[in-house]
Amino acid sequence: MSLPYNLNDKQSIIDYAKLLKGKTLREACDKEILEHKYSGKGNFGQVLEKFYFLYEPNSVSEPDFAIAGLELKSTPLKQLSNKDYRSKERLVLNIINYLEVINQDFETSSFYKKNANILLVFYLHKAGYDILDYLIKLVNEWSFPSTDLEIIRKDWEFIKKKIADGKAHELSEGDTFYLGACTKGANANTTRKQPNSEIPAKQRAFSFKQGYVNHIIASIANDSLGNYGKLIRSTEIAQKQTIEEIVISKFKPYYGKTVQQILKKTKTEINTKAKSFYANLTNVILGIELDKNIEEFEKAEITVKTVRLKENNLPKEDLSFANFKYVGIINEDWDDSNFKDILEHKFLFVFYQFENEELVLRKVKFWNMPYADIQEAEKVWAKTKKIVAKGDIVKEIINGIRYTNFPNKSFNSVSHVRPHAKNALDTYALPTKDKLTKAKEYTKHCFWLNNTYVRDEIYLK
DNA sequence: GCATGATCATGC
DNA sequence: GCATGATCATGC
Repeated sequence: MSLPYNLNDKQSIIDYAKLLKGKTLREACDKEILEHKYSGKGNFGQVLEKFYFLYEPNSVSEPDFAIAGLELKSTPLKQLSNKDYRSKERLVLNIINYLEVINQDFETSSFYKKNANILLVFYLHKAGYDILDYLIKLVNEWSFPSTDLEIIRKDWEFIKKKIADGKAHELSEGDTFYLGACTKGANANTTRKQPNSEIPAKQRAFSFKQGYVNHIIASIANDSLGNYGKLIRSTEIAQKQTIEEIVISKFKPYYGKTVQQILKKTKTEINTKAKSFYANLTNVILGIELDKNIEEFEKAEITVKTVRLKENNLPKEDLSFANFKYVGIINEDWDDSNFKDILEHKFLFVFYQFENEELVLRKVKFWNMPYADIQEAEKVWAKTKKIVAKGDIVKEIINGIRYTNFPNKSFNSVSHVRPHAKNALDTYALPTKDKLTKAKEYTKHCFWLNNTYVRDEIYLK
């Protein structure tokens, strides 16, 4: 059977793909073929390959259209309340073959060969809809912008080195900036052999972080995501320095300086009372205009946390994260949990310290949580889930104050659970009535990082 | 001075 | 109204 496009001609493949725009798979595929061959099984990508491009999905390390050197990828979009499109998830690329990757160079690696030129098909995901009825919104080819390629090359090298060091089982998405090593498999127990350790490692794939995919979407759609400032202004800079080195070199001149001195030295006047003061000060030091987001941070999904240390090095407060929903947490597994997702991000810590009532900039540090500590945090999450599921939240009430069974600081060295709410009446629904109080809802709580952990494992290390 | 529960402030 | 960062209050 002849194909509706020319396998030898990249442009003909792209032109054929672009006919998908504004259509669903049901509309775009041949009706007869769909009716006779589509069993209702398979994901969007498989149906797209089989019933639109008319070839059988494969798992070879060559690009899907080998002669044209084009890899086909489809991935879902979500729509924000302001109607803008964003990526619904990370973009999963090829599986990492732990045994082979350690012998490869980036330029000739299976990763680079397969993904150097990608034909992207973005469709709008709608809960409850058949995959055949998702509307295809964007179609275009894409290849690495030269500046991004430098970051991605370093990410790839980092992942390769960790595997070569026998630490494939400790890989985390927070290890890297744009290119992550995300888990991929039928379930969390899908593992494979790694070269320099007997420990089975979770199967992982190279992937673009969700924040990075959003920028791909914007570049394809010719849309702007908003107002961005860049840390890296040229490919030459990206070749010479990492994001980490650039950020640290900008902060370093201000180490040991008070907030007032920094403001004076940078000749900026910003409202020191504003909630966004520290975020603004970070922008000032990095040379980014105040109303702009930092492009590289957004692509890498870096979470910036400002910590104020007391004179004895202990952070003044524990570090809070977003509240969790009681109904949500009991339906999660650790591997798809919100808390794990947060902890696997890369963080930029900005440390200030009180010196005679004044805050002095101490240092900045890029950090992501080591594997062993993520396992510790899992214990806190697991205990919390169990307590909520059993309706076992309140332990006792003394003088009207409710003491809970949630994991406290002495339970775990990494994290604890505490209220995080407007007041006691600011609540989320409970999946099970609380046994002691009979309450159907409870004050909002969140996971916190212990201030002692922040001091010992992040600031002092 | 710390641990834990409770709450505030700001910006969108 | 909510998310997020920040802070307070009390008892040991």
